[in-house]
Amino acid sequence: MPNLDKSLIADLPVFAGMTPDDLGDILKEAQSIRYPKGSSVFQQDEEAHSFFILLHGHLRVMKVTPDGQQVVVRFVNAGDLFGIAMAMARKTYPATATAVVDSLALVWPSAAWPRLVAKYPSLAVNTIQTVGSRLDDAHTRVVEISTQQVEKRVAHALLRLAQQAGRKSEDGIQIDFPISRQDVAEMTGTTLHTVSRILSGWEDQDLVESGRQKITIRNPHKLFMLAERPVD
Amino acid sequence: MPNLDKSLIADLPVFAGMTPDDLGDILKEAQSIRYPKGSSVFQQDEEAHSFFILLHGHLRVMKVTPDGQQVVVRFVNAGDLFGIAMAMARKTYPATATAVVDSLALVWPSAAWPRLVAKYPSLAVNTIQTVGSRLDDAHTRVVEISTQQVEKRVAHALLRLAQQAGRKSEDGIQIDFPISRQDVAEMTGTTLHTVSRILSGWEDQDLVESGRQKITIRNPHKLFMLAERPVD
DNA sequence: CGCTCTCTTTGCTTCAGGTCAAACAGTCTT
DNA sequence: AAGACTGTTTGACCTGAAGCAAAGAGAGCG
Repeated sequence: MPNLDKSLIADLPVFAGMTPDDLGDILKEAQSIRYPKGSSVFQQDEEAHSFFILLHGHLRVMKVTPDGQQVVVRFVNAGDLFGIAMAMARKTYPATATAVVDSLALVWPSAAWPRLVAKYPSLAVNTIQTVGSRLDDAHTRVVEISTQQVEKRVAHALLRLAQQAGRKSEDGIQIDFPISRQDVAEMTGTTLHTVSRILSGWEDQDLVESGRQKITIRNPHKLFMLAERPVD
Repeated sequence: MPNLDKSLIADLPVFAGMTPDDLGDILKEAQSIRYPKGSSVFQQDEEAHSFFILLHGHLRVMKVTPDGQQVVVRFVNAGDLFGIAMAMARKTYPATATAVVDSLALVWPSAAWPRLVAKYPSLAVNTIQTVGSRLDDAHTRVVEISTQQVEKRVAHALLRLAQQAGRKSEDGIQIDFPISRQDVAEMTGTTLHTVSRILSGWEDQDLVESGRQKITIRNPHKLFMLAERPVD
């Protein structure tokens, strides 16, 4: 296998402040792996053998409850560090990651982590920030689910998706990976039926345009107002 | 002020693997501050001037939404590291921390953090674990709120409180700080009325005993079964 | 091309839990 | 010990969203 190109990861926040030599050294321990659409990168409760950086594509991370209900924890986008369970002293992955489109990731064996962190302490410092911002997201989500009603939660979820994985098209911002009503429901703690009704309503108001596994926000500003406006 | 005693913090997970000398060095930069019951340690959106370790007492950490609704993020117990906003590269605290009983904390200026982390890299590594386990908690909470109904959520919340801050008394485990129905409601995404009704119900079954700002779990095992049993 | 699968829409019904309202009971104050 | 708070309980009512059911509609496949 040819050496991986440093430019792949040079601009990522996790590697902020590293020299090209450092990056080369870190990359030496990684391999890149393709994950075809639908395939799983790791499974909940599986031994945390590796950690990853997504180079290309999108993953859905979800948790399954003992009684089989699913909750989408987040979507992983290009550039994101993920599967760092062992950095948090976990033996297993707390969730399942599945490719929603053909994806490509850099993969390090978990065993490399302590070694890399010892050699490059800024890696740990940057990782605290990554994990911290995820903690923030999770808290925001708790606050939202606890205090807002479904329509506003769905609006927020869509706006967030648009920001993280939106692709501008001529008539709005489209989520650039296939996403179902069920997915949105699992992100917002509701049911696909309710999401479908809400999207239908928005479609009538020309707020969004949506079809099979596809959502385009036609009027982000109006959607934002809807998401933020007080219940009055 | 006399030097702070190393034994105060020697056993805390954040300082795992440090020598007594290291601890002394780290403590040099801290002061200890008393927070009387009801006083606030820091406020949401306030500049993150300090970070803390709680030596004694209990704090309630909560977020307030723009429209004034409150959500309890967590309770801080003795030994916990908290207020580490700046380690996550935040300029301000994301929530408000208030003493629910007279409390005592070690306080470092935020500016000390980069210095300490540079000198003691294991601090960063341990902090990842701390933040990681909080991320886990937050995700667990998202999953619970999204999938379980109120009674089970309240049961889980009480069991968690009992584990973190339970004091064994002759007839059960008592939460060892004053906690109101409103608090429990804000932990579980419901209303104080609903919590009151649920606790009344449990009282009738001798599952708990509760009064003004006080909750004792008389039958933890039965409560656990209630929390875990499928809806059938 | 037509069959099958999976995703989506929509109507109808139900109900958990929120809202509103009022009374009640510890605790603290003076 | 009377009054004022603050937290708790309970009843009556209402509604947002879940559950159930069934029909539609793209997309992929043989």
